[in-house]
Amino acid sequence: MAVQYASIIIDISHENVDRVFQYRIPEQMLPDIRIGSQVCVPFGSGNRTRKGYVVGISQTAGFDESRIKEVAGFVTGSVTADSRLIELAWWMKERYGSTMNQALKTVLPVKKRVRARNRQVVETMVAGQALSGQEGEAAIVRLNGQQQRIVEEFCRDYDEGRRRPYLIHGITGSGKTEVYMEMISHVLAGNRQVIVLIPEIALTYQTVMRFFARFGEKISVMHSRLSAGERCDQFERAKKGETEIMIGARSALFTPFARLGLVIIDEEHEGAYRSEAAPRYHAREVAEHLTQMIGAQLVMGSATPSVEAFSKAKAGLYKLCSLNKRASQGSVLAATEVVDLRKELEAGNKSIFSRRLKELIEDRLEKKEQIMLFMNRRGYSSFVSCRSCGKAMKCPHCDVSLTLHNNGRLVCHYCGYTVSMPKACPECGSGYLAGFGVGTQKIEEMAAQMFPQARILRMDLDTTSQKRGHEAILTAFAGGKADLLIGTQMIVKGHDFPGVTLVGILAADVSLYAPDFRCTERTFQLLVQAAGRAGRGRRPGIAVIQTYMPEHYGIWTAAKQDYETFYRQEMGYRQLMHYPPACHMLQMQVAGEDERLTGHMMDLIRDSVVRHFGSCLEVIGPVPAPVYKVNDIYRKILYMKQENYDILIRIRNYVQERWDETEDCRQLTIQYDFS
DNA sequence: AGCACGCCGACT
DNA sequence: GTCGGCGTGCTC
Repeated sequence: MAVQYASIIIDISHENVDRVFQYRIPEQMLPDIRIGSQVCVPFGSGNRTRKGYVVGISQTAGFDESRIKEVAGFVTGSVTADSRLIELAWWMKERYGSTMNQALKTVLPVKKRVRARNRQVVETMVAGQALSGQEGEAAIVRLNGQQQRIVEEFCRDYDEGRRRPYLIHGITGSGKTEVYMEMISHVLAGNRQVIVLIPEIALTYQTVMRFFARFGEKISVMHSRLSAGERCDQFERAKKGETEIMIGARSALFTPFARLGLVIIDEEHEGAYRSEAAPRYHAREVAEHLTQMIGAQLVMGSATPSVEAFSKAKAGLYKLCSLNKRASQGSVLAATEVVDLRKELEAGNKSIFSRRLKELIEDRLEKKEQIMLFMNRRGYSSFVSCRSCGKAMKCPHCDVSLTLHNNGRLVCHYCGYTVSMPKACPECGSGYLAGFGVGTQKIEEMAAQMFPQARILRMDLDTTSQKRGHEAILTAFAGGKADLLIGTQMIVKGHDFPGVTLVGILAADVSLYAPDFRCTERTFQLLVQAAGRAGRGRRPGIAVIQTYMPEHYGIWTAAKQDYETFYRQEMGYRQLMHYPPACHMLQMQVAGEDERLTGHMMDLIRDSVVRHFGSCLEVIGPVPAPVYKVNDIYRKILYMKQENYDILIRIRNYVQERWDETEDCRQLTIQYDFS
């Protein structure tokens, strides 16, 4: 056989070497080498051995043959990845502007081979047992007419090869999961495999159990707590066809199934689908591309679709399906009441509980029904300031106020810096220091005072940082061990507590004025999801929304659970302001310890971008990031808006090229975010 | 990223 | 005279 050459991406994340290098394939490797193989190659003048990924194999050398070196061997214990994933990595590299190496690292399972295979097998078995002992008949579910119609249409489209993504807009509790499961069954019956994405926080025992009940050992679960070896093992089993469904967070999208037929993204609007590390991809976009690439179907679902997804559905790019009835018998959407806190204040009520909410809480406590109180902790946690000079106690490393905890210590929620409460103001020496605002801890205290008979649980970052804290609190509450659950966003996501008949949203508008174009969308989603926690069982629920801004569309549309109206208003705003999805936007963030240099580089970038692309571009900033300083690092942001995505990519490449050859930039970092 | 080649200052 | 500074440029 003729000599063959492998095109290889070297495992070094730097623009200078972010391209393919050709190596001769030694004869003994020919039978086993393929696209996706991880190999060792001699690299550079010192011929140091480096790892690399094979991204192509060819008969011809596109380079001076005498200078081509030979592949040294396979990386021991490596896993060969599907060539499609390599193709996907290429696309991600281009789309999100990372190096090929970074893209490959996200898409391919990390090297490590099985080490602790037992643990997860045991976990699986325990789950299986717990279930068979519990309710084996959970598998038989009756769908209502709406659910049925969506499933039937899906099956028809699927069988006839029509591959338009589905967006299921289903109110909370409308039984989206049952619809997913029917779809999964259909796809499995056709001998194809399925990936189900769920936001990490919702990836609880509860959710996973439901899938186990239906599909048993065909399922593999991937959560962030798995070690690299365990993840790898899961992927291996999927590739060999030992499992047929992978359920997990964002990264489960890269499961190397040989015959992938369907990808489901539950709670499509969740921010957790956006990756924070380069390539900063969005799982929805990658899933859309992947399914299109291999002819698989994509199904997304949410009670509050992202404006991005819904606009695509409106444009006919997605098929829109609605579920507007609650699935479980007799359950209806919670009635919502909006309480205007300004009037409360006028009436002399300075407590964080409005009169109406207090009355309802007392009523539920009496009836032995459960209550959830929801608090947006960010920006509303208690900070300490000096009554004499007005200075707030701030973190010396970050640009945020310190939060007072009830152990008398001041804590920075960004970097963890902790000091004990000073006796006197460090600015003016006055002894009049006092806390302002209300955090979850404070609410717990106040609730305990006001409702002494109530058994109270609190759930936020502080109570859940211990390994199993999260699960323990939820289980206790679900088991009726408490009457009142107080918490941050984490209590409203995906948990089903049939005993809850009252949900109180204590300060609906704290997230409304965040310096971010998605803040209204986020507030709306939060409110609807929170309200959706009430009345999931037989008894009807009430959701009370306390706000200073009842006339804001983000609040009143949420109170009416009126997604369409919210969407129209929000889309109008995005169009007016040229925000996504009305326009594309590139966000560049430069960060560094040297404040002046950081600002200076950003100014240079702005000037240079304006000079080269200014005529067709809207540039905003640079402005300080919402939290300007974190861990002594200063961060500035530059926004660029353009209808044409490709132009934004060109700008990124242009900036990155210059960045790499600028000496001063080596002590700074730059990050790109496309939307 | 790493490593070599390369052309100017203070040392055995 | 040489040891070594890190600037520039290449890596199949």
